[in-house]
Amino acid sequence: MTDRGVPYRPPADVAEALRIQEELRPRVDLVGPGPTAPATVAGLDVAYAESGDRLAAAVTVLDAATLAVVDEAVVVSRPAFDYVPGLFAFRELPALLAALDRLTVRPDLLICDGHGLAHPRRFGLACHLGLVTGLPAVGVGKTPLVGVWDEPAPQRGAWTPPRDGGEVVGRVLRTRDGVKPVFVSVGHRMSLDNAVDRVLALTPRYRLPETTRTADHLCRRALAEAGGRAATPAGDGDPAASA
DNA sequence: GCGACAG
DNA sequence: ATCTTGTCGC
Repeated sequence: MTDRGVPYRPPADVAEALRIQEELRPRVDLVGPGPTAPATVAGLDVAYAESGDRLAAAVTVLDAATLAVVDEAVVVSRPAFDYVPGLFAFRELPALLAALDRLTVRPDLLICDGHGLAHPRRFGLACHLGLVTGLPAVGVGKTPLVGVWDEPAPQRGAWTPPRDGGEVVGRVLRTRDGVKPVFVSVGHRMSLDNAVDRVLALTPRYRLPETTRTADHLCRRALAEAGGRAATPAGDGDPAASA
């Protein structure tokens, strides 16, 4: 699932992580437009143990029409990098990629728990994940990272453009009437319009996409069941061994 | 210089 | 991310 894009390179330090982002940023496909009727859509999320030394990364694949889960995978591992705003992807990517490799179907679209272009260097988790998998990807953040915007109208579907350094980096989108908006941005091989349409199709009932919700449930469950035991054997090694 | 800062 | 008590609403 992860062998059709650019190879993932684990950074040794912050300086290298910044170099990798600057190097990969130009390779993001900003045109898309991406699938308007995907057969399957994947959600990715990570849960952490309170000690902070362990995490569970989950991927769930949903039938885009029925929103039923048709495949899923979860990996228990360790954070691969310290948490640094803007370098967040390096923390979770190795475990997420390991989970993706355990899927039996290759999804048509990735819905990431974090931002895509709405990032200081226009290369958030969704861009990185899209590039490494070669799959269309969308970022859906629950809280902002960059940008200024006006409050969207209270109705589902209402949106305003968040601007950072003069450019529009995504959309502040109301997915349900009267709830806090989410922050949608392009990850890879998707247009912003299509990204918003796909997110609205995935939010028939709750604020967050069903993909994110099912993945969230799965990784929390896996973390609880992992208890105090060892990390998931990850085929060719511990996904966190890179940090 | 100070504060803010995806998860 | 995770920890938290209560509260409002379906």
